[in-house]
Order: sequence, then structure tokens, then C-alpha cells
Amino acid sequence: MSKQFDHTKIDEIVHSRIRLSILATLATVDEIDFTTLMNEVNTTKGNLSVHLTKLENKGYVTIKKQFVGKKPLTTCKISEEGLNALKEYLDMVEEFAKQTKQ
Amino acid sequence: MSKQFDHTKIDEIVHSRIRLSILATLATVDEIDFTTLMNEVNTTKGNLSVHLTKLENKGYVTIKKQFVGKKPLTTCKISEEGLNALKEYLDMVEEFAKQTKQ
DNA sequence: ACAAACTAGTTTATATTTTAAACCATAATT
DNA sequence: AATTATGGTTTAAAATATAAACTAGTTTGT
Repeated sequence: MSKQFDHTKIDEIVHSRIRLSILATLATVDEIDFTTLMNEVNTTKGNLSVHLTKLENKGYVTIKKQFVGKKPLTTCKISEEGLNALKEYLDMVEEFAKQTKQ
Repeated sequence: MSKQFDHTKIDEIVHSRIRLSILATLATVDEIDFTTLMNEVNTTKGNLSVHLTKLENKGYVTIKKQFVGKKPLTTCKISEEGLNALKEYLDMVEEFAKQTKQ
């Protein structure tokens, strides 16, 4: 099998374009609220909701729900595992890019 | 919107794990036959057939069909556009990885 | 006070994509 | 001559992604 790129090794939860965008955004902040994240990631509410749940189920993000004043506020934070998964993914694609380019 | 990673910019045809693996393999050879490619990419016949067709439709690979002796032989080759698309993708993720890591 | 419009999400129906099993055609082997 | 192997394609089923529709409540305008 190809030594260059074993596609079975890459984490599909991270690899998804939109979730990659979510994780990358979360990696740069301590925590962020749902609406701001939605704007950063340039997606819709339904989409963000579904993908956040997927990331939460995998243990890559934690979701906190509270009321601020009278309004609900959902806050998202990347977990240690999420950071590790993202870092591993980035290392992998970086190495892959280097290998493939030359 | 996030300056870091605009997920809408990335080419989904390239981004797919298995097609990325196909393109990366094709990038390292002049041409390659179906069965060898299948083994390199570590996938099934049906899967490879479908994804090659997708890449062909997009103009990223060319497929040559001939008989060698009495057996059919399908040969795959990456196109100029395919090489460009792969290179652009790799540049993008490399840059993204660099940005996100620090 | 009441309706309209807005905020903050979740659920769900639909569309798209991925996967591998089933199939087709022919060749080689026992 | 029947079974097995080769080289694929088609297709049915499963998984995934997307956005529309829905829920639940709040704010605003009249």
C-alpha cells in the first residue's frame, strides 16, 4: 500500500471541511458563543448545531448552556482531546503535503 | 468571517480522503493501471471506479481503456488541471496548518 | 395589550456522497 | 464443462451534509 498517504488513518470527524473550520476557530479562542461561531465559520444554525453535536459526541468540544439575562446562551470550547486530534490532523496533512509536493 | 480558514474555498472533489489518496498516488507516477492503483489506495474496485469517474468528470484525471492480449486494461493519469488542483489544495492546507498551529 | 418580528437554537426531511455487494463479460484452470 | 480468477461497472444501502421548518421564548411597535 502507498507509504505516502493512508486515507484510513485520517480522522473523518476532523477532516470534514466545516468541522475543521469549527475546530480551527475554537483553537484560537478560550470559548465562543454559538452565534459568533456561526458567523466565523460562515454557516447556518442548523448546520452548526448538527456539527457541534457530532464534535461533542466525539469528545472534541464541550458545550455549556446557560441563560444570560432572559436569553439562552450556548458556549463552545475545544477539549484537550479536540486539540490533540486537530494537532495530529494538521501534522499529518502537513507531512503529506511536503511528501507529495516534492 | 474567519480569516483563518474559509471552508467554502476548498475543493470538495480533492478534499475527499480517498480521492486525495488517488490524486497523490497519480502525482508520483506517469500512469498507473486500475488494479495497482486500487492496491496503492487500499480500496475496493467499486469504490475506485466511482471515484475515478468523479475525478474524470471534473477533468482531473484521464482514463485510457485498451486490451492487452485478451484482457481489458484501464490506465489512469492525472491531468494538468488535476495537478494544479492538487497543488492548490496542498498549499492551502499547508498554510492553514501553519496558521492554526501557532 | 396584542401582534409582529426577532433571537437562539433543535429537529427533520431532502439531497448528496460513500461504500461495498451484486453483477457482467471474458479468460484461465481443474 | 464447471469452477475460479480477472477486470472492471452498476446499483442498492448506509452515512453524511444541508437548510427548511419547527420550538420556545423575548423584544418592539402601535
